[in-house]
Amino acid sequence: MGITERKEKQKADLKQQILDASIRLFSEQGYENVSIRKIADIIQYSPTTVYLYFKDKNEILFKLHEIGFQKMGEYNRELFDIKNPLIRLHKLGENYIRFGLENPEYYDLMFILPAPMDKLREDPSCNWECGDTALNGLKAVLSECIEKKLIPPGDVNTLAMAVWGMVHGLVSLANRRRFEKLVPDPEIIPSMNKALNWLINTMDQSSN
Amino acid sequence: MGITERKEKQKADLKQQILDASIRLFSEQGYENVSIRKIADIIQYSPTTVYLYFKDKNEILFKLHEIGFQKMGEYNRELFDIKNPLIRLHKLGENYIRFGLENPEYYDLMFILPAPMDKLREDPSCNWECGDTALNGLKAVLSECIEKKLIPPGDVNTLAMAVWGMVHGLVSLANRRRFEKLVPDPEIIPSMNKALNWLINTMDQSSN
DNA sequence: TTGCAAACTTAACACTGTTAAGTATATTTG
DNA sequence: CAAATATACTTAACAGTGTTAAGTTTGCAA
Repeated sequence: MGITERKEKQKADLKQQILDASIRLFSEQGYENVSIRKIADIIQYSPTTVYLYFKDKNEILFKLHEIGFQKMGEYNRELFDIKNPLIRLHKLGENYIRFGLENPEYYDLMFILPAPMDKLREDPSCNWECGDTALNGLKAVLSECIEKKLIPPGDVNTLAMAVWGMVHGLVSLANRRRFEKLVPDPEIIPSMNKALNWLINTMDQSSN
Repeated sequence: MGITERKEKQKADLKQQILDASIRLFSEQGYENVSIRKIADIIQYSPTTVYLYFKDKNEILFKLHEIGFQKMGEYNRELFDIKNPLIRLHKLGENYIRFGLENPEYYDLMFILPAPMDKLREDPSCNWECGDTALNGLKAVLSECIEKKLIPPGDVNTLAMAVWGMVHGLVSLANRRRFEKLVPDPEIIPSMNKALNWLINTMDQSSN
């Protein structure tokens, strides 16, 4: 069955071409410039062809949002070397903020825009793997902090929501320009890191 | 000049009618259903007439976002009676979360969507009064907490960003369904309030 | 009555996601 | 080998979006 095999490869190829075009549009021109027609232009097919490979635009955006999680993962590569989990938690927060500010488009897709979650809600059986992995990583670090008595004991889920909530709040308010008229421009990023420092210090058992 | 006066009243009237129609569409059908053509349908004028009263759609959305801040203000009416500033801070956070969950559309406009800030950026001289007032309220409560030694001393701006960051993070992650696949549905709101409780308790000087 | 200005509309541009229906090509079946 | 079918793709259209240039109607002043 060499023929059908080659055909399937070609089909997969075109699917990948569509994704590549989407990523290119997305990275170069931002979220609102990813349109089916522009993708079609790049791959040199008619717009409707895209629908033979992806159910709708949300499905494409979902794939892009997964790529975003991969990209974020790369920010935390060197983190496993750090022994002290509280310092690891701090670095994790710093990296989250840095990733969010450096990749606002991917950040939007991952944590702000409804599109990828809409796709996920279409079949309720499947869960949000990327998000689950990321949150579990955070929970693991927090558990280790509690275990080693670096922070006061408490419900890990609550702690995780609090920490994630704060860094996400900072990044999304910054990216959506809600600090711009309140905090002088060059102070926004340092202020965000100060807020994170404050959180870590406040949790730090040894500082009491 | 009774005639020109009446005319100006009529003009102001139509401007208000446009806003009323926008609020209605916005409240009843959500953000993405506020379109110039639908507004025109309601006020029974052609779509282009809207442009004689508002420069563009952003200008309308900016007005709506201000109404949102008014609505949020109403949530905090009874707050001034509370003497203990730390309890007031806690209630402020609870109200913020409640407002955000109960009015997701207004919340979007106020803190998530770029549109109102784009409008603001058009003339850089004017500042974000609504946001400024709200943030100053938070800072005042925090200052009072420090003054009365209810929380450890620290930079008020940093504290304000941290607190606002966390509650905004929680609300926006919840509204954009980022908790849905990670936290069982009926536990989302309690978990958010637990996270807020944790923050307040961690700050609370007396609990150490 | 003419002239002008204000208020409003028509028609269009350039887009968007999406779908029904049609076509051409290649493969399978009788 | 010819006819039927399945695959891959396209055309044309629907229903909508924000926005603008140009044209029309209305009412008031000179």
